[in-house]
Amino acid sequence: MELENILRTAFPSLSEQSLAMIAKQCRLVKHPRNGILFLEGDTGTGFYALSSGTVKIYKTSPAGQETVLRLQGPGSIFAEVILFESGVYPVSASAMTPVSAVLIPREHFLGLLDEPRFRNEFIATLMHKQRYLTDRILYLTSLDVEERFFRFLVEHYGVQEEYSLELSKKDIASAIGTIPETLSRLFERLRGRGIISWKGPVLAVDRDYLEQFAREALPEGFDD
Amino acid sequence: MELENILRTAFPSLSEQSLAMIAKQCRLVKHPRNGILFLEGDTGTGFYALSSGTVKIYKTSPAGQETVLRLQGPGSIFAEVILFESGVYPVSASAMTPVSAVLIPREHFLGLLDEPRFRNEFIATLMHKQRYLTDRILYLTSLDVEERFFRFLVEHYGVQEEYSLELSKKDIASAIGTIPETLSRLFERLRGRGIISWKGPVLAVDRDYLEQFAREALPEGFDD
DNA sequence: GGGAATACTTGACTTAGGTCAAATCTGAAA
DNA sequence: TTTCAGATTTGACCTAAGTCAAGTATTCCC
Repeated sequence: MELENILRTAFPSLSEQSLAMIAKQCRLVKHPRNGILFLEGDTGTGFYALSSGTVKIYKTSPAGQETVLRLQGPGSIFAEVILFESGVYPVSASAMTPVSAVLIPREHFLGLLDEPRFRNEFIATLMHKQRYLTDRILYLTSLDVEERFFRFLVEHYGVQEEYSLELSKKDIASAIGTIPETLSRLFERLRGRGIISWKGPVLAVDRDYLEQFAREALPEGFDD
Repeated sequence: MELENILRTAFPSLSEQSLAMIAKQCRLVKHPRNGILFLEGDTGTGFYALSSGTVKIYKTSPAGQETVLRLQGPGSIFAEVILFESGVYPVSASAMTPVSAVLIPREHFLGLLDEPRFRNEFIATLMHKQRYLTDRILYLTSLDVEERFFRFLVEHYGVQEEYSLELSKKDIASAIGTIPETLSRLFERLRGRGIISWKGPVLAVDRDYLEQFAREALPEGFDD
């Protein structure tokens, strides 16, 4: 069944037996664009494996400003911090596109860590995430908006000539840690320099220029 | 023996048996102030448990700017990412004070994760770190220098009337994500407002003013 | 289609905090 | 003590990017 396939993608090294067992306990959830999966401070009993769509993980500052921590793509898991911490989500998650995901209850999951292969895979995922976050800190604190934008393109879509951005410019702005006005002005400036151009909704980018940002980018399909 | 005690502090729930076993494989390392434990890109075969001193974990941007990710205090472990990733340190670590630490070789450690209690503790540490990093992102991107400074005080020393800062102002500046000039000007401004004053090397802070930053601070002894 | 709500753009303005350079200050080595 | 390097301060200046306020353009619903 579908649910089981989703879990298999998220946890490739989990045994079939455990997979079937845990699948019985899970629930498939769907959210429309802009739907809230959970908010920081909510009490939760499980975490998510994303099947389709893009989920924005973010935190809100005391002053109300929202900071995007990461975007989650299909095949990734998130909110797993809840497994070992207080049971309260420390971040918020909302759907940037229509989303379907599997909600995995906490109690039924912890036992799976007895499987060495699976356990290692799980820990490796955590480590990967930790590295992503440290990179994100550097990204947000020491790159300017232009560089953040191009790296965003490369990280999420790879190096191409043309991009069909399915996210609104507003969402892109927040994903790269800025505001729509600033992004709009950046586009205008880049267009003037002949680096980008719009063919309707499709963005064309000068490949040579883009390439310089492709160096240390993560492989496509933004994470796992 | 000393080495074993350090490990016991870092891994309270590890069995005595495993403790003795792993201790045999470890090595005690010492570094003077400003010594480099390892640099981003170095190949390594183990990770660290800090026994005394303060270690700065940081990354350097392509442009050469250094961003501090976290300060590690006694009892904490770091560079454990190397256990499950490429064997190359993804960050740099240097001693902000004289440091002594235990270097734990990778191969001899992974087996310990078979102990469920220990494994859970280890994963919980990873989760805690992940949360710390997400908080750090918010801290660096949405708080101003003043707020970052006071939160730094509370996070590292708790709420007090007086602080004997053992770090140089230069180091404090980099820990809160700014430069010495800016920190110096902040101090001057706060002194003018009567919020702080210097008694020689000791910093006195208006308690009421400080308290507003104490809300969501982590417990003292900056992490684990 | 008409209109309201969003998304996006544009302009004028502000500002926190960085850069650069020149003094000072201070502690530890000689 | 003298000295020099590093730490700290101070001043002048700059600038990326945010805020606020008006448009203009889309989209979507009735």
